[in-house]
Amino acid sequence: MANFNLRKSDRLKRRKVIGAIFSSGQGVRAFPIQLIWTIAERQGLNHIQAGFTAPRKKFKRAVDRNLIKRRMREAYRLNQGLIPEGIVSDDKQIVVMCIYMSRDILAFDSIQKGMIKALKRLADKHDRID
RNA sequence: GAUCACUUGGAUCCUGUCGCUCUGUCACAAUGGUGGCAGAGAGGAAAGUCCGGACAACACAGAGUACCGUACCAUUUGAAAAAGUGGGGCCCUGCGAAGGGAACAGAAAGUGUCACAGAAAAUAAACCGCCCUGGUGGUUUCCACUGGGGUAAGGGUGAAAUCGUGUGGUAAGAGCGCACGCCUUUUGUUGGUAACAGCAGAUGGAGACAAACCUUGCGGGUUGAAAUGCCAUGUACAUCCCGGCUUCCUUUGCGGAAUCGGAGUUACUCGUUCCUGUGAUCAGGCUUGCCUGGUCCGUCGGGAGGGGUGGGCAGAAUAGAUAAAUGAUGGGAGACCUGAGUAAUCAGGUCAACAGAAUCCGGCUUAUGAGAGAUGAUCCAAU
RNA sequence: GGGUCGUUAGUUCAGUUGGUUUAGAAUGCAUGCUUGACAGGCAUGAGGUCACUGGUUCGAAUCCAGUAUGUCCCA
Repeated sequence: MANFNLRKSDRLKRRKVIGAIFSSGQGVRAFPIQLIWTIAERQGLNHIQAGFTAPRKKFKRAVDRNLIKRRMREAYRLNQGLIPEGIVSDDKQIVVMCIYMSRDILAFDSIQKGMIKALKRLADKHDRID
């Protein structure tokens, strides 16, 4: 049974790790989502930590950014089982930052479609690298 | 009745499933986790940060200056800012009744500015004109030119021209005098709690601008949760530069004093408070135990450039985090829209706009959909 | 969270303190001359709601208030 929880410890919070992702991470794109990911020392129990962001340059209102982040988080929560647990060793974890690329506020369905596509590509690419 | 503008109030409710943040509790685990149960979980503006507080840190005998803010009266609410009600004067519209407006101390303390035009723009002033008068010429009761003087009635300029009308007066004129009126200051008096208004007397006739400087009254200690306190981690009590280490008394005790020096008083001054004020060595001087100068050490104050950390807790809240919690998807009620229908009703759709707490309160300002109410404008219909 | 400063031609800036005079400079743009042609040079010209709204004033880019938007600073 897939895990549908998305708790505080499963979310990306440490400023240093986020900085490392943006400086040395690899990218996967599937409109309207762009994933940037890298491998780091394990912080929580889960094998993957994710963060969500919407650029301020495209959405000036805090309300709009919050809504987009909530919808992306919901899409990730329902589909996080696409990244299997044994993909990394026990002392490592995958850290992912989800960036919203579109200029419009899209409905939940299209965001979820993009999220599924992006997560599949991420798992696929990681297999090949290993 | 429709549309538009403006304004008031208004900001949907119940519930299922999968999830989120926090709190309490129980069980399993064992520093952190998992699960069950119960409870709480965004706004009228949470926004702008324009005000006022709470709270915190630093400072604090006191006085003055500067700086900043503020400015009709009464009353109610309030901790204060501010808001409400009523009133006064001012400005605008209107014949008036009345309606509307604002940021309402002082231009008669002083300084400054007032382009262009105009003679003159502020201790007034003589361009045309008016009047008196000297001279010259002519076609000689008059006219022309020219010199001196008087004059602010009239003209024209301007945003604005130094009280208005009448009358006396005069060569012509003039608040120069007088009458009425307007206004300033001031005294008395009447009404009013007061701002203020009326009346009487005296005094005078003064341009505008204080959202120019400024003056007067009143108020303000400074800085703000990135404040502040604690724990942990880490590093270099290192380096360089500038300045100070005075005088007097003395019972000789590293004692006392100062109008010397330094620090604080967080913009400045006075005042007040507090603090420090050595030793070694070399050279010179003489009054022979003191003075002057240099170097080194020490100490006090100020600064420069480096090195390191950049985690957590409190501040912090019966909403409450720190890349920051409310989302997704159903059902029902209610409201509205569209279509069908004479109607009951049926089908479909939407639940919007502005917008997301970050220490907390009270105001102000700005943004704002549907439906409802008030006011105004236009159009249509009827009378 | 708190504070400071700005907004003027396509661009970068003067002018604002201390109100009235033509809103000016550089660069860019257009046209012409110069060249066989280009670059460069020379000459001429166009281009401005002085961010927006309201107020004070005879008069506002300038003073005052509000709004919008941007820059910088503070641990």
